[in-house]
Order: sequence, then C-alpha cells, then structure tokens
Amino acid sequence: MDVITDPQVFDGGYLPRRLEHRNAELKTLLRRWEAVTWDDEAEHVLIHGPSGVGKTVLTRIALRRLERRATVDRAHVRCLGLSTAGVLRSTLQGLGESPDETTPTEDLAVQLRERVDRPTIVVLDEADDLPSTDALSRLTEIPDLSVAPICHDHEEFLASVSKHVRERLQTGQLPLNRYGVDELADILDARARAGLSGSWTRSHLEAIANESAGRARRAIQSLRAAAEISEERGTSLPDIPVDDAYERAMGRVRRANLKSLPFHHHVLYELIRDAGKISSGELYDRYELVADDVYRGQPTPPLGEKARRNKLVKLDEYELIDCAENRHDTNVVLDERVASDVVKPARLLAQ
DNA sequence: TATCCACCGGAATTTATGGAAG
DNA sequence: CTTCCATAAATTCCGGTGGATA
Repeated sequence: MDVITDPQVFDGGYLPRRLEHRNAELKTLLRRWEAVTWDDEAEHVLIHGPSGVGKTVLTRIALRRLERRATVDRAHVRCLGLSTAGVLRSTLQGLGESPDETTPTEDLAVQLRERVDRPTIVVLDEADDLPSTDALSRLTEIPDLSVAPICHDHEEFLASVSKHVRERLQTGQLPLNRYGVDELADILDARARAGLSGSWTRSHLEAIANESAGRARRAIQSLRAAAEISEERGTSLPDIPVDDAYERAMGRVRRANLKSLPFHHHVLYELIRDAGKISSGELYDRYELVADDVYRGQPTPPLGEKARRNKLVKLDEYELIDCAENRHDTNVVLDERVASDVVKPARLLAQ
C-alpha cells in the first residue's frame, strides 16, 4: 500500500494552507506590505535566519494573502549566482517582461523603472551574495518598488551593503529563528495529514524533529524519506530508524545539487570523491593528469587553476565537499555514496 | 619564534558567446 | 555575412596568509 498519498506535499514549492508557528512573523510582514492593497508603497524588509526555517514560504504565503485582497505587482527572484544585470533581468521576467540575454544593465534599469508604474514588491531570495553587486542600489532607487532580500547572516549582509541601502533596510528587519522540537512536530503532523496514509505517532515525529536542528526543510524531507523507506521495506512508518531517513534525505539533496552543476564541477567532485580527502596540490596534479582524457569530446576545454578553485567553493556551498581553507588543509568529500552520473569514475582512475 | 613559500582570494584583464544593426 | 556591443566565464596578476620547518 502507498504510504505517500500525495507526493506534492513534500515538494520544495509546496505551500501549506496555513503556516504553523509563524503567526507573529506573518502579521509583521503583512503590516509592512499591506499598503500595496490601497495603492501605496510597501516598506522594505530584510528577512533573515538559518536555512530551512521558512523564510521563502513566509513571503509566498504573505503575497498570497495580499493577492486575495487586491491585485499585487510582485516578483520573486532567486539571486544565487546572479550579477547585477541578472537580478534586474529576472525581476523584469517576474513582472511579465522578457528582456533578452544581452541588454545592458543600464537599459534594464530603465525598462524596470518604466514597468514599475504602481507599488511593487520584489522578493530577493538567496540574497547573501547580493551586496557584491549593485543590484540593491539599482532596485531601491526605483520609486514605488519595495525590496525584500532574504539572507542568512543579516549583520554580514548589512555591513557590506552601501550606506544608502543600509539606511533603507535596517529599520525593517524580520528575523526568523529555528523551530523548537514541538513546533517542528506540529509542522510534520500537518504534512503527514496532507500527504501520508497509515499511522505515525507523535513521538516518531518528535524523533525526526529532534534530528533536524530546528530546520523545517530538513525535517520534512526526513519524514518523506522515512515514508519511502517504509514503502520499500513494508515496515510501518514509526519503525523506520530516524538516522536512515535523515541519511536518505541528505543524499537526495546532495544528488540533486550535483546534478544541477555543469561538467567541470563533476570532474573535480569525482576526483575528490575518489580520494576521499585530498590536498589542493595533489588535486591540481591529478586534474592535470586526467584532464586530456576526461575532456576529450567535451564542448568545453579543461579549466585553469583559478577557475577550478572557484568550482570548489561552489561544491562546498552545495554541501558536496568540505573545501580546503588554506594550502595545508584538505578537500573532503561529504558523502562518498553520492556519485556523479555525468563523469565516469573509472575513466578518472585509469590514468 | 622567525622565516619560508604554496596556495588563497580579490581585482583587473582577456576570451567566448549571442542578439542587434548594417 | 560581418560588425558591434553587451554580459558571463575564464585567465592573469598579485598581495596576503598561516601551517611547516629549522
């Protein structure tokens, strides 16, 4: 029998009907934004907190609420890896325009200014690197446009942003903290009711919650993994070890992360995975050794040393490796069971 | 504990790529 | 088709860093 009756409930984009244990935050956010429903400008908001505590969902639910009252012009932009032009372009796309790949930054800013003819909310998700671009300056100087950057470390964020932007953002901060075990268990209970059949117990949900370090995303993915394991083994859900579920959930995230990366990252990842742990110098040598073979027939040539270092940082961000901090440190694979399906490990080993 | 030096990471520069215009 | 001009990605350059070595 299917334990999972509605897989959508465990998708990243799933929006629960109601948001558990975030009432105060939701209220605050709605108050900052609600002016748009009577055609006034919304306030800027800086949303911050650890990953997986509901920052993105909060903005989505708040916007959904506002849209029930009035038509709202808004965009949700995933900023990770985007340049100034990239952010402006994505914002325009979110507002229904379609600027092409090579329109100059200046032109994009002008287009955006023309497009924003009434109060507009722009959520800037994954905004941690945004201060290194001047997208925030460009956006905040547009009349009627309110930004809502979402980041992890607000102090670091505000410190590296221009004075003009800082003045606008620091009064409107909205922190989200980790959930308590009880609160997480409530969240899991709601998901279980919506997406699972069969039985689960409060104590089982609490056990999963306890492993999740206060992060709802982890907890939810662990619950989903537990349900899958339960289907495969034919064991009832509460009998699935929490460790197994957590392992599987992490593995899935890592595999998805790796899959989303280009060829170069796969080559480096497989070299590190093959070694388990490896110094930067050794990694450099091995790459040189296999590069000609591995890249034969590839559209892109092997990378130089600096570019490789940048790829390692990305692999680190994606929780696939621990990247070396200095020249005596080592690069370590985090889960050697997570393999690339693009680069064959055997080809790397055959010198 | 002083010196060494391979490697890190930011900045400047070059190369690749793709629409737009002639 | 060629030229132009934009971004994005890669390379080059270089000062700083911190564990290793004596």
